[in-house]
Amino acid sequence: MRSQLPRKPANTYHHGDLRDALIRAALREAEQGGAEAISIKGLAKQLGVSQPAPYRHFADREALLAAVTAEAFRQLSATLREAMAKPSKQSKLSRLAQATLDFGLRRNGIYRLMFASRTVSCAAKGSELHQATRETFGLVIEALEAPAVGYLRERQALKIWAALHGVVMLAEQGLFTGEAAHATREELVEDFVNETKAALAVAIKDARRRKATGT
Amino acid sequence: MRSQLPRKPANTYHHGDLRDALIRAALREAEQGGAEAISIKGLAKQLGVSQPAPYRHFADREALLAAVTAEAFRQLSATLREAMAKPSKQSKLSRLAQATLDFGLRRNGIYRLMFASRTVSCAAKGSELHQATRETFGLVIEALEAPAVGYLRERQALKIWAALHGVVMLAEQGLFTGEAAHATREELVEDFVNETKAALAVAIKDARRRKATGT
DNA sequence: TCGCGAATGTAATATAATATAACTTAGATA
DNA sequence: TATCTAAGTTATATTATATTACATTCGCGA
Repeated sequence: MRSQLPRKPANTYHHGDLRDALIRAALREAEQGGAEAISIKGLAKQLGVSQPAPYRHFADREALLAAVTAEAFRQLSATLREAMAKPSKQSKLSRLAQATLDFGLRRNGIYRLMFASRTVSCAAKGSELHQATRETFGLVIEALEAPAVGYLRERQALKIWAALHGVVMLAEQGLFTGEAAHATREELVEDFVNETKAALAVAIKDARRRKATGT
Repeated sequence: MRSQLPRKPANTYHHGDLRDALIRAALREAEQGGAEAISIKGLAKQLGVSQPAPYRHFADREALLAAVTAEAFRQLSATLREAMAKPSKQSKLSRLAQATLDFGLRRNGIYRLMFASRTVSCAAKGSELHQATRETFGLVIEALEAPAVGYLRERQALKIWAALHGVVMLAEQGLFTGEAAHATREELVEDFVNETKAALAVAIKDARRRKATGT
């Protein structure tokens, strides 16, 4: 099974859609081995083009990684949106949280590409990647299903988002296996979800009372 | 300022302490650029030995990274121990938490080496690295200053540890800058600390009551 | 539809990194 | 002191990034 990726048809000069094919092939590689598994040379070989061909589409490896990471964020956004949309007894926040955990563990190579590399922090403010990350974070805020009261909502979104990533990170490090496995990752995530809901409810009620009684 | 690291004295054959020097030099490199900045070849040059010399001490790059990561965990442990030891109005947990945040941001390259690479998850169960990570986690449990009641303590330790890493991770990604900067990282960390204390108090009281009244 | 420029490929090559093999040196010890 | 071994060296194979100069084809205006 040597990939059903769109190789360049033999006897042709132009691939046709090399940029896109590179990103998809790179995502496939990252699925297993993270960013380190992405090699320009390897991708070129897979796609049946010469080794320097990718440089027509990406200035360097970093630029490719940025594009791949942006695509990964869009995929995560789509996954989260789907999880939030489907009818369920669980709250939106709970579904988003569990979906994030699931994504982080199942597609860990890609997850690490997104959150454990410096690619995102190097992204310029208006860049494709920066935009993709903001959009994903927007979904977290949305999942809270809370009105915007000052920045309380943003703050709780930051907290649950941070907590989720911490759980993925530690799970991947093996802190949940062996002797320490007396709580499942899913349980911890649900704990964080509930604490977030509680804190949010309190904070919003509080803020409204303060507003009603004058600053 | 081209390093005060122990280069091999000229006219000598043996370096004397190459293994250790490699680890320290590698840590220095990682400080800036993370694991990617660590190059066997580069280190050899810095230390004034031939390029393949490091392979006498480490089977391959991975083995070097594992040793470096273990050392980094020991340094983190030392830092946390120090923070917990010094007299202060803050609780031990709060001091550990803020110290972790500080370490994660100031020495972010090293932090990423420790938590954002697969090195730890690949470490064998009894290995130097595995042991170092367990010891660090032990400090988290210690910082809770709570009695061992079932595995409640371990569970809360996992939660706060996860939350802390999430905050570092998002801070590094820039989620606390710009429009979203309506809560400081330190504030969020303190929130998590307080929630942990509260949850722990409740859980332990609960468990004791259950025990007193029979299962 | 001709032709021309820009986009997209290729071939050749420089540079750097990992890793191994075969050889050398010097420190430790019987 | 003779020799074994740990720790270094030189030489080399392999793989990856990246650049330069050249080739092909696509699309568009005349």
